[in-house]
Amino acid sequence: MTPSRSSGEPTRDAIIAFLERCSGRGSPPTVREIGEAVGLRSPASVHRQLRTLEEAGRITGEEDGRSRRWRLAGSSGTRRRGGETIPVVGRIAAGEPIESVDFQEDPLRLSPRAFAGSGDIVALRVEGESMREAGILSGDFAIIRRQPEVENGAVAAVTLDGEGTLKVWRRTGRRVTLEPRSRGFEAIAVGRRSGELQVFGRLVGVVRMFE
Amino acid sequence: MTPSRSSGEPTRDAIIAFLERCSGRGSPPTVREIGEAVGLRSPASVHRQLRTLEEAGRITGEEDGRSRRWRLAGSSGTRRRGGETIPVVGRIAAGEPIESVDFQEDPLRLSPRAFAGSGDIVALRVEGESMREAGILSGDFAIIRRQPEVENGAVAAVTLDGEGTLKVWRRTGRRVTLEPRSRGFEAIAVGRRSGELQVFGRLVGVVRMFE
DNA sequence: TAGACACACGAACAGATGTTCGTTATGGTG
DNA sequence: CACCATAACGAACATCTGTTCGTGTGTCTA
Repeated sequence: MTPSRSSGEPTRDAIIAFLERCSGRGSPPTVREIGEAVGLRSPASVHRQLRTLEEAGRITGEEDGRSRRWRLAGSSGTRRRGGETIPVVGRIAAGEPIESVDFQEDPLRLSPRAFAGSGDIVALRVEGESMREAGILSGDFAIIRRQPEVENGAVAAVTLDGEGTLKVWRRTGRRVTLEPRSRGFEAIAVGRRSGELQVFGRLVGVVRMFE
Repeated sequence: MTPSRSSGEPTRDAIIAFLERCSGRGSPPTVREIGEAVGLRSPASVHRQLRTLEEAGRITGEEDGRSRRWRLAGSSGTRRRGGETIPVVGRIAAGEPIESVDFQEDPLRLSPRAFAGSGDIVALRVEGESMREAGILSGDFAIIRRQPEVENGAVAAVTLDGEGTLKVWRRTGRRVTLEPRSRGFEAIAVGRRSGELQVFGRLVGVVRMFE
């Protein structure tokens, strides 16, 4: 609820990253889609950052008022090498955060639309056996739709004290309970203090490849 | 002013041509932009032709009502060409054969090449909890490359006495052993008599989708 | 010739989308 | 502390955009 008042730089970086991911897709996102992807709830907030980014020359826009007008400054038109792909942006492993900038892995040659009608779809490489009970093995790819809030009962990818995991999101009133997908672990009740708990997105699929 | 009443075919071809021209640009055109390009003054006329083209499979659209949603079929949008989807040809369930002719399910919008370099890739819907130990849950899709023989140690989709399952294929000399992926079941040693054991293909992937 | 059909038009509607405005909260600075 | 800049919010607002409806006008066919 309480908006964070820090530098705003990370927000802008997230916008750039999202636009990068979108540049592989058919059309640029709307202002509200950007907001949903980076966790801004008001289109006004997004618009403000877009203006700032435009002044800095990092993005460009078509005519005023036109829909889906914002693009990365460098990318003219659509890149489409070998169809649509899902970027692998990090991994889920015990004791590690979810996303890392220097994480490098080939994107999955799967259409993001196969897993969700719309939204910002990314993949995370699963490492470790902590989610075996949920049918998620080490080496699998967790397909995540990035979003700041998760529906009740859905599986959320969260960063909890700097460690990324998948938990069932259960909200009762103001209290959030994270139920594990493995037996032998108990549920965790947490407040929504920033820094401690951060929602990364919602699990929309799992992909395993052999060989 | 007087609308021309000819076949309408040239109009549709013009729309296709315009969409082709647009596909290099950043975002698809609006309905009105299409109309201006091909000489239709009413968005209704354009919309009508777009519907026709969609039914003919020449173009595809995103969700209803979304802006700039129309694209050429086969361009970066939803790839619906035969090579870009995986057909769901049957299911794996206790007591049932694998493939059935009258089985009807939408094909997976995933590139077969994502799972295997080449070959005949199909999907089977998994039903039942018999393969939970292998991280395969009810409702998952087993991605299978059809082949009559399976490499040693790989997971094979086989029909055994009319029932389809996934087993680890182990051949020692002339004898074939099928190891189950679930605990509590013992390995089965079988001869290669036709009718009793039939190899369907090799498991190359697993896909799970939520919602 | 009458009717069915395809094609186009213009108007209107509903929802999506970009944009602006006023307000609140936080952190830094004199 | 008072003051200011930044960042975000929610609520409008105006326009863009997809969609539908009713109507008219040609072509084809029985």
